[in-house]
Amino acid sequence: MEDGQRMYSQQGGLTNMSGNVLPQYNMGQDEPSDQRKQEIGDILQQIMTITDQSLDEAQARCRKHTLNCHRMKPALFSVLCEIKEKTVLSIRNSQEEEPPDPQLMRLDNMLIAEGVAGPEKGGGSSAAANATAAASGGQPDSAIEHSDYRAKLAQIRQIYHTELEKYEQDLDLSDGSEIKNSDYEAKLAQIRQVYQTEYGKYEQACNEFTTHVVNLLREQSRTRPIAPKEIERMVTIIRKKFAAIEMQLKQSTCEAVMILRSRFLDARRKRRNFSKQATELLNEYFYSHLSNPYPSEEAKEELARKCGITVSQVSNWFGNKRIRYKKNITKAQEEANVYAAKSAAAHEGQGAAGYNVGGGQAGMYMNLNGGDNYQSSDNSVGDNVQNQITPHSRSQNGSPHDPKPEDSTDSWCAGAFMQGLDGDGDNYDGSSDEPGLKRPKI
DNA sequence: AGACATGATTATGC
DNA sequence: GCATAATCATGTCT
Repeated sequence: MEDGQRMYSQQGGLTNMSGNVLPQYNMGQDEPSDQRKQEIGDILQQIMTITDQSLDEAQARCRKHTLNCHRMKPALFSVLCEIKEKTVLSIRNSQEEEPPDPQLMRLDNMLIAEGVAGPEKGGGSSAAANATAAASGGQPDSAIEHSDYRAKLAQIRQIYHTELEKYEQDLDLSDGSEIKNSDYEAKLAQIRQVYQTEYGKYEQACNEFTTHVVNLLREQSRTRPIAPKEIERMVTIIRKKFAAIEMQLKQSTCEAVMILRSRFLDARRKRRNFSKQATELLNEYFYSHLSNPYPSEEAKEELARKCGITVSQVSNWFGNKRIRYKKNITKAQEEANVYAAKSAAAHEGQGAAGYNVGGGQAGMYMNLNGGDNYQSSDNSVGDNVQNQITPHSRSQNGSPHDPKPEDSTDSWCAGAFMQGLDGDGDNYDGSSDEPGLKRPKI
């Protein structure tokens, strides 16, 4: 570096990096001998070249030590600081605090709303903080070169990107044709898990890197005019750089959640009719238990298994069936008779083995809306019509919800009375306390 | 295309 | 938490 040589040779003044003369700082006021000039020149030479030297070698340390102990060092150092103070001021002033990125805020809000980045993420961040503290505590004096920073940053990026790929593969919702409730929750939990792991890694990497830089700058500030404010500035610059990665992570997570949500919503919006066989089974159960068409949890499970649908679908089905049966009872009764006939045919000669309708014969007798008798036009099943009122209530079997036990003559369907007696009593056991399948509110 | 059927969701009550 | 009633949204039939 020849600039260093030239600096002191011009009329005893100093030049700054741009070569301007700074005449005020004349160090050698008393007898500026050639030897003294030479000494100053050596020091400046060392100062000017020190940043090009390796900092973490023992040799460099030794040199630094020599330099620091030099009697002229403090004076020269203060000069450097003063020059820097003047030249850097404008830069510093331009570094205003920026408001938080609105997009990042949006992403944060969404992640919190989806429960992915809950407020209780303390585990991850504190772990990261601990790790950082450990890392920085372990090697407080370590200083790595500029190229090392780049290498490390590149490495962090690399790790991040490979992790991101893994993450996206794991969360691949490709075949998403049919997502069940449990799948949705599992996937969401998975997203949360991955996000928090990644965020922890990110925080750790960021903190570690920042600590390294701060340590290095502190170390260098002993020989270079680096003000604490500049270190702060550097930290914010690093944070900004890392913020891009943070944004990417959050964005990917949000996308994953959105995809999951839309897939799930599609899946549940899409109504697929149950198979004919399933409907048949459900109807059989319904009409055979017409006196009390409230299957127990066990019965629902059984039906769900047989029909290849979920328990909540069975519940939906029965809910719909009951209400629609009541609404259109005439038609429903015809249907009932059809099923009763089927039952009769299927269990011919076996008495009431199959259905819980009275007598094993097609015995659905209903009183419509307080007296309108329905008599099936189908003789094969409707020849036993009576206006029999059968007080069969679910209160007898302890079912938790007894819909309408208004009086002893009532049934589940006010006004529609049937004779369907529970012959074998297998339909209500009252042990239906299992928590129902709840789908997530979306 | 429109009507009807049907599974799912929502609001409300107990 | 379940049942009901109303309603939505889609499937299916004509």
